[in-house]
Amino acid sequence: MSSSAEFVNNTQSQLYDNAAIASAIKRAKEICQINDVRLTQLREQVLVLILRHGKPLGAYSLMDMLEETSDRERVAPPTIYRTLDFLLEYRLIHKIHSLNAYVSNSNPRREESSVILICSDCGNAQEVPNNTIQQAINLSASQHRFSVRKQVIEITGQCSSCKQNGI
Amino acid sequence: MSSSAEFVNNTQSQLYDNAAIASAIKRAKEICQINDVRLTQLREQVLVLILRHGKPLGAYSLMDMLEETSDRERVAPPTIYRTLDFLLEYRLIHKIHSLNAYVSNSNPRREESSVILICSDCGNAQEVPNNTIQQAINLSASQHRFSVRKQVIEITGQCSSCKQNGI
DNA sequence: TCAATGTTGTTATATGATAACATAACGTAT
DNA sequence: ATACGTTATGTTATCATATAACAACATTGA
Repeated sequence: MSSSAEFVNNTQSQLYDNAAIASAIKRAKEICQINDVRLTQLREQVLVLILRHGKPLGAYSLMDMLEETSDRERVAPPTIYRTLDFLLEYRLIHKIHSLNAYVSNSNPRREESSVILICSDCGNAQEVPNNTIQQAINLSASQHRFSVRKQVIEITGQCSSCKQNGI
Repeated sequence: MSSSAEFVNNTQSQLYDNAAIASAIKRAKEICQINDVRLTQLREQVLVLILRHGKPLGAYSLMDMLEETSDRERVAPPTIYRTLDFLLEYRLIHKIHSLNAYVSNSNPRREESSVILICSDCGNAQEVPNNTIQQAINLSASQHRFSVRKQVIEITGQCSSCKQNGI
């Protein structure tokens, strides 16, 4: 898979323009400061790539993009995975397991884990609030005396704009 | 990861005894007949391995187990993946994306996709009915004018028996 | 039997992820 | 400023997951 070649409507999603990216980076720096960790150049570059791209990105695509867009030598897999782990730990990004790919977290401070709508036509992944779903899951889990530690909720289908465009 | 070496309580789950396996295979054959496809020896062997094991199994573990338990030569990755794809297509098994592993589907005829509780202590994966969760997801999706095609709902945590055993 | 289709085999390789250890950068106390 | 401990990144190797492309074999029905 070279980036997102399999998608019909492969437009840049532009959820994040430059201003939005700047603001997301500012917020990320605050979060790092609070936790007494550093948003290094590498971490920031990777986060910007993920924010700018908008769509879920695989680790190896990120390695390619880093090489292209920075004057840095190509980083090796352990480097990118450590960086992704860092960003995941502070909830600056999400991992989408059904795609083995990573997207930005629109609200890193919210503890609650999120529900993600993935459009299989355009490739965009959208986080949606999940109060009701969360409640239903908690209820179901407690009925089975199951203690929830982590949850993955990924819905794949067609998004509204692809539906409109009749793809 | 060699099979499920990371689990503390690595007991055989035995959800499926021989009778239950026979009945699951019978049902699988019916489903194949209805759909005018064949449950070949290979497909049946793989399904039996998954049923018997009870816990989620990776593709390469299945390759190992096939080699050990049948008089067949070791099959290559494409063979096992094609077989898994077939079993997935007719919903005889589920893929657990957060583990890259496969488990049997306790009710292949039900269209509705399932919620899976994965115990990170014993490694068991349990399907649970999900009417309420399903409703909540459908509502949320429709609010975003999103057409659901597929969903992945995987909850990781501690199951009731591991809680009781104080692991 | 022959052809069409479906299934499995084979080889190679892409993609995803981690282990183990080496080096570099950073922050701080002296 | 420098030496030290800590954190971050680099390097090499390897494991794990998955697919592409094509070859061979099996099954079915005309």
